[in-house]
Amino acid sequence: MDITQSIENSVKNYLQENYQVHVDNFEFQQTRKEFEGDRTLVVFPLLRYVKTNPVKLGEELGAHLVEDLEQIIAFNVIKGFLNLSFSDSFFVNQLEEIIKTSDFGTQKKNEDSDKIMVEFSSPNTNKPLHLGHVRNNLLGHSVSEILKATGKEIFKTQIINDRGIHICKSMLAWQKFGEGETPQSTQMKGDHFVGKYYVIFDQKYKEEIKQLQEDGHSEEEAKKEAPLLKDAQKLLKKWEENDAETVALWEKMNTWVYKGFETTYANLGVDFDKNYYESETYILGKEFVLKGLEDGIFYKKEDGSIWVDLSDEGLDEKLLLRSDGTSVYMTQDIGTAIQRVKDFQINGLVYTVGNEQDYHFKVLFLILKKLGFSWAEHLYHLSYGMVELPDGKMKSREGTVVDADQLIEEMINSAQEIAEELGKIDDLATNEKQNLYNAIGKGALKYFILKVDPRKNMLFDPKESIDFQGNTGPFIQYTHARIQSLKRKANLADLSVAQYTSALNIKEKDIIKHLMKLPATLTQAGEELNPALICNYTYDLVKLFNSFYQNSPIITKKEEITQFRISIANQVAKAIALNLSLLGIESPQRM
RNA sequence: GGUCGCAUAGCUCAGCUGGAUAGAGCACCUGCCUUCUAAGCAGGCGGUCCCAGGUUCGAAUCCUGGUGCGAUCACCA
Repeated sequence: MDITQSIENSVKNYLQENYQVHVDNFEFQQTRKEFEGDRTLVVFPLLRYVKTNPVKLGEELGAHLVEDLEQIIAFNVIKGFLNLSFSDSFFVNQLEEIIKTSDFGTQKKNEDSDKIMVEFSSPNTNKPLHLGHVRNNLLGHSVSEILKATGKEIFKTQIINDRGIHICKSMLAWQKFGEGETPQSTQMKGDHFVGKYYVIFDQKYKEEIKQLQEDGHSEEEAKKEAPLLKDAQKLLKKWEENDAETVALWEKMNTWVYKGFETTYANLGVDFDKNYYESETYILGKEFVLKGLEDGIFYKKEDGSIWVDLSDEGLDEKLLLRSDGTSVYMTQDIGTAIQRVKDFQINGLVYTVGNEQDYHFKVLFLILKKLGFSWAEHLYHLSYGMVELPDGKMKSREGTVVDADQLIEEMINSAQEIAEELGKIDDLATNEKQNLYNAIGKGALKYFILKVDPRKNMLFDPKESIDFQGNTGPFIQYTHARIQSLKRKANLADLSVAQYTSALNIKEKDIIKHLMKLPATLTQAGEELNPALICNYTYDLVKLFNSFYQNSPIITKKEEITQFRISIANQVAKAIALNLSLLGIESPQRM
């Protein structure tokens, strides 16, 4: 039985017998490091049931627990806090338990596992991915891995926003100004190539607006009447009419972009089980809206448009179908959700989408509930904050974006520079070195982004490059590599032995205590869809281990001690490797 | 203007459902490579937890009001 549970039962019985009170809720916390002890029972809340002085009650309970439970060997009371100390054998037993448990901390999936779809990335096909997408992708991927580790079956998906006026802008600009050049002829990555024409469109469009304004039109008029915009709208119309030439051009340019995305995804280490394309899904949803209208859930305005009234829920009215009968964003999201449940028999769906769409998803989920879908209870919007630059938000059209490919490359280069300076891996083959620079550079980037609470906005300053020291990915990777080196040096036959007869030192206990918290941490990270919890946990673990490492020799002349310490080190390394893998980060053997 | 979110050290961030003297990293300053990898360790400096009330044994945490910043409120997606 869990030790906290044992303590709780023991205290419960004691209070029942001696005070005739029944208490169900006890408050425990880990003992702060300033005080002696391993776990603390907060006595204050008990005073409601037992009218006495907190110190007196603490002393009483402490004495009782030492008597009653063999794992507890000492106690002290400070104010209303009862600090309990556990025996060495308790910790050794815990460590043995951890060693015996394969894939400690994780849960296996079975037939009853929830099937959950995680949507993330969902790019537009008119420009390359930037830092905002990087946060999205890393979160989506990491949350998927965390959910898998908590026993869920996961389907990863993205919806590719491949249709609309923005694509037509790139198409048009390429037609008019491209002179037939291609990604091949210019040696450009396809997404960057198409993105270039999106920018060209915007420049030329602005020139036209300026010209029109000089000719006496108002700004508003100029924006609407610019020939380029009109042409782009015409192109969209042709696309919608399935005009062969337009569709062929659209397909050609999208193919270029997809090729570019593939490279970036591979570079980030993310992948998808299925892609949905908006060009296919934008027609979905209409039938359900009409059905909802029949059932009286929605209503029709005089002009024929269909709306839902959410004022009872404190929200507004929302358009679901235009007066001309065509769909809006909400319509297709309704349809797409239903489609996905049908495609994969899922009973949960996580949307990794920025917090600017909080309102949209609140409305979407409400509508699906109103339509009576039972699975609508299990829709989650993983609403993450924006990545801000020192001078504000990123804007693609204004060129104030941090390009994903470029950023990754810079990180790898920095990793290389640092590694070469340190010179610890000079003996490795060139491709091994390159793999390491890759792992470390990306480790730094991924950890940097994932360690902050997803819900919060975060700041990225391109001038101050991402650190490789302190609370960083490389710091954690380094500790892992160092433990691997220890294992090689110690060269023990069996790492699963953890008997110990000497007294444990405080750092050993701290590490075991922390390892014991791994399963709960993963569970919580899964429930909250929050990879930052994994980062924090791992960082704390690594700090504890490093302190141990620097202050006590691991490999000693006494075989028993070496065996025990290497076993601890090995479990730490396993926990690091597991957690980093949940973050999409590699754990190098050397560095 | 309505709604939602955020505000903690010079900077970037932790701080779980209220608990002990509010923690890390970076930056700055000391010390530690002749025993296991110094991308490390040990320590120092640094706080009006935005402001004002309230709830109670106890508030950075919960409630109310205010201030500041951000997002959102399209027959765009």
